[in-house]
Amino acid sequence: MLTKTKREKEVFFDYLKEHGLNRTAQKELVLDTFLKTEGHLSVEDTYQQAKQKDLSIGYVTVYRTLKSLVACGLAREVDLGDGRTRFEHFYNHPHHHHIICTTCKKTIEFLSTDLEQLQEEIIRYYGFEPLYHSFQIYGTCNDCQHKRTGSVRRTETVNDKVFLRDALRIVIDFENKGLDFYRAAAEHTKNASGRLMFSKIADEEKDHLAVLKIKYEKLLSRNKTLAQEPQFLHFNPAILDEIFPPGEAIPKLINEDTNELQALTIAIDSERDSYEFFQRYAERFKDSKGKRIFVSFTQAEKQHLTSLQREYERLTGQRSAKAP
Amino acid sequence: MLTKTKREKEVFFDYLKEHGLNRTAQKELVLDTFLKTEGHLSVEDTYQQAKQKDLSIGYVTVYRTLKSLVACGLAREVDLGDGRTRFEHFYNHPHHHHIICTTCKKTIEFLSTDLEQLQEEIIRYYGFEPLYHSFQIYGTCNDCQHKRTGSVRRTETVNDKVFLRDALRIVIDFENKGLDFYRAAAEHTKNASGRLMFSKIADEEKDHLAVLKIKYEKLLSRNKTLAQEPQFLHFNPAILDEIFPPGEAIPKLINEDTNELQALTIAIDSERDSYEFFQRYAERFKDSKGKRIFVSFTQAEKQHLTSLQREYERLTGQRSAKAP
DNA sequence: GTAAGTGCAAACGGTTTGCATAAAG
DNA sequence: CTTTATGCAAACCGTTTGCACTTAC
Repeated sequence: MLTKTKREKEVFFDYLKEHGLNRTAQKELVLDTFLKTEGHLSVEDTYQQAKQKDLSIGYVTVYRTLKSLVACGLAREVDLGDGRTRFEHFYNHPHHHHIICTTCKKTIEFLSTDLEQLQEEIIRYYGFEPLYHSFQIYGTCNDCQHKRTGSVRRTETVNDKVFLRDALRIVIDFENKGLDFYRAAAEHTKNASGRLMFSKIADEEKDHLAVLKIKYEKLLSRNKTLAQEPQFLHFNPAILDEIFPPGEAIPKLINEDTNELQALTIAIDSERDSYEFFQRYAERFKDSKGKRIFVSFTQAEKQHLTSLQREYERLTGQRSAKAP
Repeated sequence: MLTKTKREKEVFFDYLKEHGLNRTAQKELVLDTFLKTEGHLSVEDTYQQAKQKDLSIGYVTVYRTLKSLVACGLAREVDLGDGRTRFEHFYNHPHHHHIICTTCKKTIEFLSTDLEQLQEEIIRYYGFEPLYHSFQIYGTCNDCQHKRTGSVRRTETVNDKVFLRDALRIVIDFENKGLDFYRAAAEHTKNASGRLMFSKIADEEKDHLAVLKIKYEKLLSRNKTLAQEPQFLHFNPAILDEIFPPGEAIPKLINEDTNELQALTIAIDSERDSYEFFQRYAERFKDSKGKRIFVSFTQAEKQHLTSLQREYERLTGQRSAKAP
């Protein structure tokens, strides 16, 4: 925990130094209180928590320190519609929106890159220079709809584990879809060399998938509550069918003559699309640990793409600039 | 104006009667003040305006009456981030979101059905029963970016004219795209009867388009400022290419043998898709004058579709249940 | 020692309520 | 003549500031 919040503390203390502000015990206490709580803290919340460690601390000090946390980029003010300003982690935390249960006040954080892109298109249409946007959905959560009052889940801000889990899920979705596609393609390919190429790529996909699944299972088993955490990252699954055509579309792509080079070209196209999807997806995140996770997956996709392109060059015997 | 606000007044007075509340001069004054202003009124704004007609009216009365307007469904409270609650028209006004210029406080209202759909998908994913959602984008408007302080445009809530204009624009976009498609299809069709069918449909499309364009021009010429009003309705233009394949895709659809029946089938498919798009689009609106406008366009599309289907039945000489 | 911080109390600003009086039905 | 509305003042509540005293550097 200490190492995790170390950089945040540095950010704050650097900010103080740069602005000629003093480092005091009260400020450190508020900072610690904020850092150790992964939720949406109001001034009152923070004050109550801080008072348990220092009876003499004042409400105003908490208030002013929280404002400094915003100023130095560690925190972000968020309006959840209950009339009080709440402070949530901002530093290294991905941008997101909130779904708020009006009954039990539980909040779910989520990020949809499609939503982000859409709002960006709209604002660009009007010639606005966007500063920030806020999107809240109010409704009744599943538990409250069924009057299950028992499950009082703490509403936490999303953490890196959830981000990693969701990133893995997305990548696994892609690899699964890819595997299905290459297998089906192999089956439909009459040409022996083409069929071999498809099944070779399917095997690579299977290996990669196995590695990812182990990673995923390890992550879940190390974090017992992680499986229950709501999904944070969203994407439009229609993209999967665009990149890896579903079974019924395969006969249109593949015919008697699909040879190894053509199979490779088809695979390179799909892998390039996947890679570009991940790259675009990652672009939408502010710099954060989550982004770095995602970028690392992007790198893996890139490597696979590159190795297929090498294979293509090897087969055509030329380092052609026209390599697909 | 009187006739326009008549129904709104009825709504309010009915609400009063139903709840055993008295009809007073003050309430009527606040109602009139609200109805005649097509903007985002704060309690203070409304109070100041009302006081010009009745010096003795109290702030609290205004406050309480505005709350009643919300209760009876005429108004909606909206938070534009400046710390005060604003009231905007809700009755017969389409649901929308706000883009707010943080410099000049100008607001632009917009509606994107793609955005609505996306948010609905996300909330359904989490098992939430949505109540309402708020989406604000804060930024710097075009004028303020270029320091053009001169244009102090009143920020009005969107009105039926804008809605009608945007609905017309969308329909015209569709008809234009359709016309292009049928013309290109006619050109590419070698079979004489198929070619004739495509150009017949293109002519129908052209006629319809001409009617719409006249409607559009008339609307703009009757409302001099309408052309400058920002666009309210948005849709993803990619759908156009899906419904009416662009030029380069036409050779895949049409070959030497495309006869009149096949041409008709292709047209019926496209027209059905258009009709369904409009229907889905209209579904996203709350009941409003705008919705009725849109539904009337939908009806026109439906009629065109039906007439094509009749033609199909006539040609095949059967009222087949399998008619496409 | 000087600049900044703290904690109290008090102010602020938008919202809401209590209450005596006025008006509606 | 009962019920509801009005308008004033005052309370509320989260936020913010003024100020005398304290602490950091």
